[in-house]
Amino acid sequence: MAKRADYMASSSGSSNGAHKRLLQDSRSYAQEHAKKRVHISTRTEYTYVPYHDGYQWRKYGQKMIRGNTYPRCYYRCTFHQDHGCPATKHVEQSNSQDPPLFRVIYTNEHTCSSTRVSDYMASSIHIQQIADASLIKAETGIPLLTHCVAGDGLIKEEKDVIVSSLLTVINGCDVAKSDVGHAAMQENTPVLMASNSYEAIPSVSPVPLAASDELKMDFVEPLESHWIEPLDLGWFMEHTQTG
DNA sequence: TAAATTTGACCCTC
DNA sequence: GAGGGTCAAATTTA
Repeated sequence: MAKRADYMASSSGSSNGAHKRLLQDSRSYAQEHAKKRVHISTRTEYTYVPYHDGYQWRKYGQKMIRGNTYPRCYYRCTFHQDHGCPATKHVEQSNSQDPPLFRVIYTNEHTCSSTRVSDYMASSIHIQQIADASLIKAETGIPLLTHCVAGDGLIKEEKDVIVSSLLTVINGCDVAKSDVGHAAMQENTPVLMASNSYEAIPSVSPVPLAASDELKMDFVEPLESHWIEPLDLGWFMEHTQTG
């Protein structure tokens, strides 16, 4: 990276020969760097609260992606410089509902310490699996109803809603038990929630959600409006305890 | 005044 | 050459 930075800094005032050498250096450095990229883990998540995952992020870029209505925002761990934490994430709004659903792509794991977030990530994967299983169960149980309404597209949207809802509620419960969440509730701090416009996307981590009845109701409505069979919570609880 | 965000430019890959 | 990802100077915010 230092070599690339040198190139960037000196390219404007260099002669043609020096410029070409620096360009070659820069490219060979990039190729060498690419060879060293052995294992990069990525994980995609759908959520209504893309900025609430327990980590501190710093925005380093935003770009309109071809074919997308909304821009993609690029975030890096705040401790990228201090501790060399390689974690990054990309956030993009995936629909225009209210509240909008966001797709979050996490790249690399955090090397800065935070146990609570590890639990959250584990929950995320677990919930994804549960939602998948739940949908298969619902689909085999009422295939005609599900397919007559909206086809396979609905299944995916349904899954997104279920995953996001469970994560939000569970994470809200988790945070509510923590000091931070408790303090936020005591202060009656408003929850930051992005509106339909991408311009409203906050670039800071929002106040943790408290698990309230009102919050849960927000996620019941879209399920009912699509004529989807209510989630089998008894089965969910059993699966969670035994799994 | 330091830290965070914005945004245009640049580099790399396909 | 197009498109995605990143950099870094300028600007904003706390």
